Amino acid sequence: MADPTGREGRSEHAATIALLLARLRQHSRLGGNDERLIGRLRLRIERLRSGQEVVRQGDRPTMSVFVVSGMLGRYHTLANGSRQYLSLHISSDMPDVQSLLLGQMDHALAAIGPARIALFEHTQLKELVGQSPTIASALWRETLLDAAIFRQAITTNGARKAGERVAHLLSEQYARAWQAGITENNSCALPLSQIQIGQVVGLSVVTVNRALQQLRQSGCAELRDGRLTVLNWRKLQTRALFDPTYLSLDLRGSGVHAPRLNPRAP
Amino acid sequence: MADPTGREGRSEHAATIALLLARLRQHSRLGGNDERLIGRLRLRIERLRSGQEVVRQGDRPTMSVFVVSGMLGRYHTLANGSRQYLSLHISSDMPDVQSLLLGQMDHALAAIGPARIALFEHTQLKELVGQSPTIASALWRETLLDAAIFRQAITTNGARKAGERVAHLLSEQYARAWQAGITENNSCALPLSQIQIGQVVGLSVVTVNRALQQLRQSGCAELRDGRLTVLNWRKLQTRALFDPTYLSLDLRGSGVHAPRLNPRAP
DNA sequence: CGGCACGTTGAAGTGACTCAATTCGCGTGG
DNA sequence: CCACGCGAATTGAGTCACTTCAACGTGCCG
Repeated sequence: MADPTGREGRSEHAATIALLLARLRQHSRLGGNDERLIGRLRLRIERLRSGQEVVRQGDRPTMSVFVVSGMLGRYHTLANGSRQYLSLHISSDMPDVQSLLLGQMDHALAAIGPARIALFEHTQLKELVGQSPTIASALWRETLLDAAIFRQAITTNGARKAGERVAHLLSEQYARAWQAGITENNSCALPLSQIQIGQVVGLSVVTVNRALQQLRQSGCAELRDGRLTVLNWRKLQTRALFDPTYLSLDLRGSGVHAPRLNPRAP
Repeated sequence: MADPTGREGRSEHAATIALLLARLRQHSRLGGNDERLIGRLRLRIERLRSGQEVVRQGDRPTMSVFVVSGMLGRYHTLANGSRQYLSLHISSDMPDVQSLLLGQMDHALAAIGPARIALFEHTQLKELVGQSPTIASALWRETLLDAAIFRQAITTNGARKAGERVAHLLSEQYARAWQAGITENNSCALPLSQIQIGQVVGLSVVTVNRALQQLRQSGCAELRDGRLTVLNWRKLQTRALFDPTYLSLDLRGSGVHAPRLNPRAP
């Protein structure tokens, strides 16, 4: 974990780059030169304590973040002080590529539980993007996947009821963790307090608590000690109205199934 | 309006390209060559009748859409048949640049009221993006602005109450119309039925109706015959908890003010 | 004229919120 | 070692905002 030797720094860099490459390769075909360029990126690893803000609402960041381990979240803070989480990010996510092209942050980014991140200079990334259209597209695609997740959140908060919202959150987090390769025996890390879950899906703690109990008692899923265990995927998915299409994932082997949908024309 | 001569087609093309260039120039600095490349784009103008779907959930589009006039909306259709609008688009928006890089559509795109759009082949746009990093960034930035609007929608549906939601929708639509240069005397087109407003902000028609009456009676804003009139910006903004930062607009002269926010650390 | 979509209004029902109290685990200071 | 404070989870109960149901007016169109 720690890095007393200084030699560890090298392998930490290598490991992070490998993680980044693996992520981009999941949706984009990188050429040998692209990989070389990415391999040469300078980065700074940073450890975050729980709750620590990386970027604040109103900031104009000069670096972009890559999540190495742990969980980060983005959120709005309203004029009345209330907080709304916009997205959750796990290992190999890039929570604010957008700051590369947008000026002022309209939201904050903070650690949820202890986390490790890598920081990349914007100047460097801009250069990279200018040199390789392939890499540019890959990063662009990252932001588009992000947007797809945002869209689901709009629907979750706007059209689903309490139980469905919580179930959908759990489904999505599990599916994404599965893709990131950090699930173990139908379980994954989910270091959210019930209060925070409420701030994600727009519910009060009390309602979240009851929804979780409901999911537990019906044998769908269980959340305990910051860890989510999925007991019955099919059931959970149904309750959540979860359709993983939007994640553009390869879910073969995950136990997740893509249901047929049933559109109408009102 | 109509194009009986065939010569009108030429100027329609020119006008559309001009609209597109003006839009991109609002946030990106294009070089002479960039503008030339864009000027050479082939496009197809299409008229849409109210409600007509341009892209369906599940499709794999081969073209991207640019809104010339009227309004389009994107929406999810849930397994239970209910509809949730994700975003609304007006003149000079590009509602699905994302389909350029993402495969399957997770949502549909349709006209809200009669509209005119321009269609651009993906192959063509991909070539363009490969030729000019500047244009690539400009389009990328478009999708990022889109995402910023999505984020606000998450917060609207998750953390605001009924009155605020409707007020926020009206605020945002007016501000965006102002930027697009299609406001007249504190009013702009907003061809949404109250049912649709409900599907945007996650409320029942009845509640929407009462929220609108409230806004009308308090002298904030008025929505009638598909047209929004803003009676008192400051008041409307306050009720909406509307902070226009996320639109990255130049709002000087619009009457919109950016309030200071008041963050905390719960 | 009849049908239909939309806006409006009243009233009843309920899901989620607020308020409040209890428990538990954990870290701190006496 | 234990009392204490604190954050988080849990539970019960009362309240309210929003939903659902239902009816009616209006304007538009075939």
